[in-house]
Amino acid sequence: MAEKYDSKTLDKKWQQKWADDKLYEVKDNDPRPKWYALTMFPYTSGDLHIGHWYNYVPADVSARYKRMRGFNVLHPMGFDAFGLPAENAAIKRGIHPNTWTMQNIDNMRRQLKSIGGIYDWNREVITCLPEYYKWTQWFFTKLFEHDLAYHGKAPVNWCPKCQVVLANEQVENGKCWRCESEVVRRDLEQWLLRITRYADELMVHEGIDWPERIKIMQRNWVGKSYGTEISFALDHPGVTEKEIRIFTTRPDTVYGVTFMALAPEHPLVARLTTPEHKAEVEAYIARCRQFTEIERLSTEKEKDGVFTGAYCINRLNGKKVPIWIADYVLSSYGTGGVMAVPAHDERDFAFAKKYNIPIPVVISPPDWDGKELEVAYIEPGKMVNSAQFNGLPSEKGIEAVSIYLEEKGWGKRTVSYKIRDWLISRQRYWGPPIPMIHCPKCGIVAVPEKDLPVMLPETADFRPTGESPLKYNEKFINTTCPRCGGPAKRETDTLDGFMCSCWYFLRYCSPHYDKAAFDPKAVKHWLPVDIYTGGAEHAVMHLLYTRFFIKAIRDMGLVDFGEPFTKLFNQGIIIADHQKMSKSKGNVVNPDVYVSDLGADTVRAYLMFLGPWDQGGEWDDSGISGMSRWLNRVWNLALDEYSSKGSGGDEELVRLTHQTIKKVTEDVERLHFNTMVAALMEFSNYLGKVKESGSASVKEWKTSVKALLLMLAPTAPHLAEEIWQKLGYAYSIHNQRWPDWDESLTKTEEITLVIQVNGKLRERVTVPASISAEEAKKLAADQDKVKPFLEGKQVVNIIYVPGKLVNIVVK
RNA sequence: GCCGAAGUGGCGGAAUGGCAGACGCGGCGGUCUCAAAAACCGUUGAGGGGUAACUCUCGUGCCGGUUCGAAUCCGGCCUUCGGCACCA
Repeated sequence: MAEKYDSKTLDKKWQQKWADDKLYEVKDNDPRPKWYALTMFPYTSGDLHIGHWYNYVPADVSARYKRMRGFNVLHPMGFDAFGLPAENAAIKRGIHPNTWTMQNIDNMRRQLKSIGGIYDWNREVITCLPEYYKWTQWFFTKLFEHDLAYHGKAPVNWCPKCQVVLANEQVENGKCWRCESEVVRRDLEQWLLRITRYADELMVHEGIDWPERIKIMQRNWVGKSYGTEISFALDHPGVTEKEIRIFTTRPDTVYGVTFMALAPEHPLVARLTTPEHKAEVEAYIARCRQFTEIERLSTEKEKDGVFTGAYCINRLNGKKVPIWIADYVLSSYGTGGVMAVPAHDERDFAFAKKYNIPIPVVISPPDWDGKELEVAYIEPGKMVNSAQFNGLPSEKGIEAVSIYLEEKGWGKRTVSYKIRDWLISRQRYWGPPIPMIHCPKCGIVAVPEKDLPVMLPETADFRPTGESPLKYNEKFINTTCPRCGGPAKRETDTLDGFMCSCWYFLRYCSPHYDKAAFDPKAVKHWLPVDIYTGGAEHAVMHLLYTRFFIKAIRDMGLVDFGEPFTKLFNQGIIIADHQKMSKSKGNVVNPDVYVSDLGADTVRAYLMFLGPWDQGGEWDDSGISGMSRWLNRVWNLALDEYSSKGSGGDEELVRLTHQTIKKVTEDVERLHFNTMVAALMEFSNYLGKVKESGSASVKEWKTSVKALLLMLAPTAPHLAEEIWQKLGYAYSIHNQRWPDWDESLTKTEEITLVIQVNGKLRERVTVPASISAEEAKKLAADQDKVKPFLEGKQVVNIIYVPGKLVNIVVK
């Protein structure tokens, strides 16, 4: 009997040796083809739960497999280290965000090392270190230089008592979570990135292999719609503008307009409102401000609004159209105003009903009786009450009306997008300071590269209001203008953490390079990323931001590709108690316990065996002992003395070995790890039987065990390495080639032919693989178990699927 | 409301037009043991018939369709999960 399998000592022993030997060190100048396997780096929340392992283990297995297939694999790891939780910890517990974050990193790095991954820790990237955020800031100045970053007004949640911006989560029932003052919507000066400039390109996912649903989510988020901008004539005392322009996708309904609806924030509102409506309008606007954006946009909320007292003219029919303001109109979409056609739009319909505004039909439903509509009719139909367009199908009318408007100069076809510019400034401490200087003479000036990074001051006075301590740090604020040398003030906002994660995968390529954000040679070598794995929750945040960022720096000539991630794979989520794991819910499952109990390999294999990787599921450890048992069996199987009693079983053993190599290779290529592990189990079960009977020669036995170990190496790296060494093979198993299979050896000379009658299984016979169709059909009808089902029936057809089955169809 | 994914034994799941339930957990029976645990071996979808080897019927959320043949393809519905949600 071989020595017992002891996972604990093996984990430590090999992790130490691999580190000492720099086994997983990645070099750029390596003749092998490159493979960049990226996995989303963790946020430094404190500790990794089992869900993180579910993300990282299969990614590591896949990367290890590629390594064994002869690729020079870059599979790096780092930490997304800037963000709000660090600052909240500071406010709550008086611990400095930097201390909190770096402690968390130490713990998480320890955990990550216990997985036994192939991370090259020399390439670790931490976004909150000055050597990293220097370049995050540098990128920001580049974006500013290229007019992709700008300072402008954006609506935010504002607490007037605390004098602070609140995140949506910090607003409870319209009140500040700290002081319970009424929260107000306010337009504040913010920094934004012009992601909208890339809207069209972001909708296209050409040449990249991404999950369909992520592509759909991104396209919906960008939300491109084709429509027409229509000018309504305006003649209002004291207003210089002679028109109101609106965007519509339904110009065919323009003859049914019975009111205009402007967003409360629309710039014309104040000037259009007549004196007798002023009080009402102002009260309404004030009330709107009390809603958060989320509440205001809720479909639950009843649509309401007020009349301004002003009118404009529908140029197509000369009708006078009352101008209302309504909070269902968004100031940030289209032109901030809509032409309301209540008969053919659900929202306008509800509004018109409430305020008794007429609802004339201009698109006739198929069997319309001329009566008033009960609900808005939004489907296509025939145009009616629309002057020269009457009788035209509405789909055609869209174009016809648009062309007419263009001819008259009353409108033009255009496109509109749902996506907004990316609000990137945060009134917070724990982020990269936005490297901008406000000079009273020169205006906004970027901090030049030589003065970067703009260091985050260490001493910080954290206020219970959640305000950025930077705002009150005189030493930080006061500076000189890089252009005129005069006194100036620093920007005190910091950058959104998502800006840091836009380029971390570039930094991995040359993490210690100090002349630029990255060494262009290294990035040219490694990028784009061959496979990116991570959660789908980033579909319209990180993944969209990053695509924008890369396209932007491509256009600056910094990189020569526009899509950073060639293939994207979203793993599923491990849940506990039917919900996502999170500290606040207290349902996090700590992997450390399992690792110290059962060893990393068991936990690795178990996570992969749970089910399809993209599916995730409820965490349940009831089966993990089975995985432990299996690895034990493999240990004994490989290390116990094998005594052969002949070579009669060689043929079958060789065949099963090659079949398994084929199956396992195909599964790992497709990231089907659960069936890959199952195939390895089946194979080892079979080897157990061979060992029992001694039916194969020692030579074939050894070859098969070797193949099993090589295929097991990515999944159970410690166990495989130990057995490999004990069997006397050369260190390290992880530098070996993945086994190949010979297709001809996977085939059998005899096959099992399935015989069906009317599609129902009736018999199985073993026949030579070379059997002809005629023979097979004849044989099938001759079977004793088949005959009774043919008796008294007429055979109408016989289907033969070569190598598989015969189906006799009877009547 | 709209978009997307998924529904298979007691449980996780396998099979994506051809033997439903691979592999594992759990259960049951056994070996070992004074006994138990561990380990190992056998068995395990439901229902029926047979002393038995065995054998038949039903069965992949529900209803219908296509096909020689459907878990798999098509249409309709139900349920669960994820995303978006007044975008004119």
